Amino acid sequence: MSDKIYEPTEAELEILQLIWELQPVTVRDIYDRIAARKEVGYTTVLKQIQRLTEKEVLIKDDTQGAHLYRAAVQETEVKQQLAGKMMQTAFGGSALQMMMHALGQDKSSPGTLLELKDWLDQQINKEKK
Amino acid sequence: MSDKIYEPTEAELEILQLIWELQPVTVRDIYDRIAARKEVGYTTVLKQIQRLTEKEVLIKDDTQGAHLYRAAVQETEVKQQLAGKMMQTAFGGSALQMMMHALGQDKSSPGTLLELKDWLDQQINKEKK
DNA sequence: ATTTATTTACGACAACTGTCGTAAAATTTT
DNA sequence: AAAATTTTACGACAGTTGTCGTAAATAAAT
Repeated sequence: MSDKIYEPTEAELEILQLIWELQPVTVRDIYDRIAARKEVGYTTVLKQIQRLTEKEVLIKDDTQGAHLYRAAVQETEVKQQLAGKMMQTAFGGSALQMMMHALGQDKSSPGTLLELKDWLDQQINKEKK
Repeated sequence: MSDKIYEPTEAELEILQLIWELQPVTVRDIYDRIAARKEVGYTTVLKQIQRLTEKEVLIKDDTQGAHLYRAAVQETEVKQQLAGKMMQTAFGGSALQMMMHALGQDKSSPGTLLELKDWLDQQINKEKK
């Protein structure tokens, strides 16, 4: 991993999130969790993981019995990439626009708004210092 | 347009944004603007537009000379879908998480933060009322 | 050691994307 | 009207994705 940052598809992200959470992990582990929430074949997940490894998004350790996988990319980096890219391409670089559209869906719970406000206030203070 | 909301790819979104902005519009109009910022063939854009029409994302008016296109989907709807989906799939439904990652990239300008804060304060007040 | 079960490797497929080329149709210029 | 230009329609192609099936390799159970 290194130069160009990777943008996972939705299915890949589902796997990646589990790997970030559980690594190092076997295909079986991932499969079980995914199969718990949707119908999918074992080899489908396996293949996805193999391709991710091929792309060097994952690293395989096959020195032991069942192969173990872990992420070669940082969760934060990938997610910043995803959110940043969307902010740019869909919202002209405006965080506010992205925000309004994201929240515009459900009438965002008051909690959500306060949480956001708290974080923002904190950031703003930090800057001011 | 109909029941399931459409999620454009990046290339499609580029076209869609221009259409939302300029509609009704010809292929030539779209092509010129896109070609101004990147190398691409006229028929590539045309094909993309035709597929979008096929998918009923665009509506074609061919009663006159050069065909005119306009959007069959709402800008707000599509963007809410995009932002909402990402918030769900990548950030566990947390607007704050998405925000932090989106901003985490560049050290967000103070202006951005204040803009966000203002909007939030307003929202929060609105709720309180 | 055999048999049984699990895990891997491969290959295949259809759908979708981004990209064009070519040719037919329509429009605009001479 | 002829010629030149532009616009459309089609089809093609390679790359990616999501999905499996089958078979070979490994590991586990008996």
